[in-house]
Amino acid sequence: MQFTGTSRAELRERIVTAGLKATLQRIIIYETLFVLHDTHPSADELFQNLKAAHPGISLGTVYKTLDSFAEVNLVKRVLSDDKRRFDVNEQPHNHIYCTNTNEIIDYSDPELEKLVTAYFKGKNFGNFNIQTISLQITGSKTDPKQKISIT
Amino acid sequence: MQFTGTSRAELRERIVTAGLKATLQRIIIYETLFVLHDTHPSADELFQNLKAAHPGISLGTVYKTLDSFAEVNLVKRVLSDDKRRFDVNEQPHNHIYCTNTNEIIDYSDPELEKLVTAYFKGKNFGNFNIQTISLQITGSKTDPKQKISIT
DNA sequence: ATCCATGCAAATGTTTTGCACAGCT
DNA sequence: AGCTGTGCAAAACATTTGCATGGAT
Repeated sequence: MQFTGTSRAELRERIVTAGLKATLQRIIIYETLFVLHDTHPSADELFQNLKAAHPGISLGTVYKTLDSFAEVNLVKRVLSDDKRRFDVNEQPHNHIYCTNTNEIIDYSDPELEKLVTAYFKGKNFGNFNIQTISLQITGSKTDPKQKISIT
Repeated sequence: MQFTGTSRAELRERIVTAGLKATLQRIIIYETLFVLHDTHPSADELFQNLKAAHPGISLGTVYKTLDSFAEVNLVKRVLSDDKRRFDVNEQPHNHIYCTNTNEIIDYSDPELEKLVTAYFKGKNFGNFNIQTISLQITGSKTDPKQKISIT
């Protein structure tokens, strides 16, 4: 699989900027995470996806790398009801959970964003420091093959 | 530990109504889930909590029971970034995640509820069937011992 | 009496760890 | 050169399964 979205040089840069050593393994893992972005992969799913093209990288390294990345906020842990899942850390977005297929689908909605942010402006959370607010919409597809589109 | 909130007869009733056999184990597990309600326990945490008073109940049974309960919607799986957590299934509510202490704290807000529901009334999700919408607020306590209160 | 739930232990799946070696800075 | 990351394999942890027995209806 050839990745065309963000160059490896760019990824290396981000890793270094985050304060980590930019090893080839880390670059590949980060790259794969972008490729699988909308899949919200677990460590093993990520591993399965790279091992064909990069037989050198071990599952243990994937685990360790994802931990390191999470530590410096290069990636985010995705809340889930089965195993640990990860995602590249970009702007806040919402998740749609399908109880039928177990998918986690991204859902961005700037208007909703604004609405919620405005609402919480007036609230006082003591000295709890809010980092992100996101919605989770749980439901089910009537047809597992169906694509979800919001209009 | 003596549970005073909801009687065992009441719990038995709910289990039967849900279509399951009301065994003593199931009643105790359900009861303990109410007691630990604000803890959002994992199967093992639940087990650790009952085993002193009920040495007969095995961890395997706790797992199986939670699965059965989830199947018939007596309990809900809680989204989490470590192991599988459960909660009694009551009215929808929101969760606050503390990245510092790993706590999951309930947060109910009828006004917010109304706001969000109204917003989604106007949206079209194809034939995806929305069951619940809830917010997750991620952030951190400055002091781990601090109690969170929203005003 | 029937059928399903339980307990136990083994099997499977997931994540972490230790350590010798390799590769980044 | 120094330090940290990697690979491998073992360990620890989490969850599921199979099967003989017990208990609910």
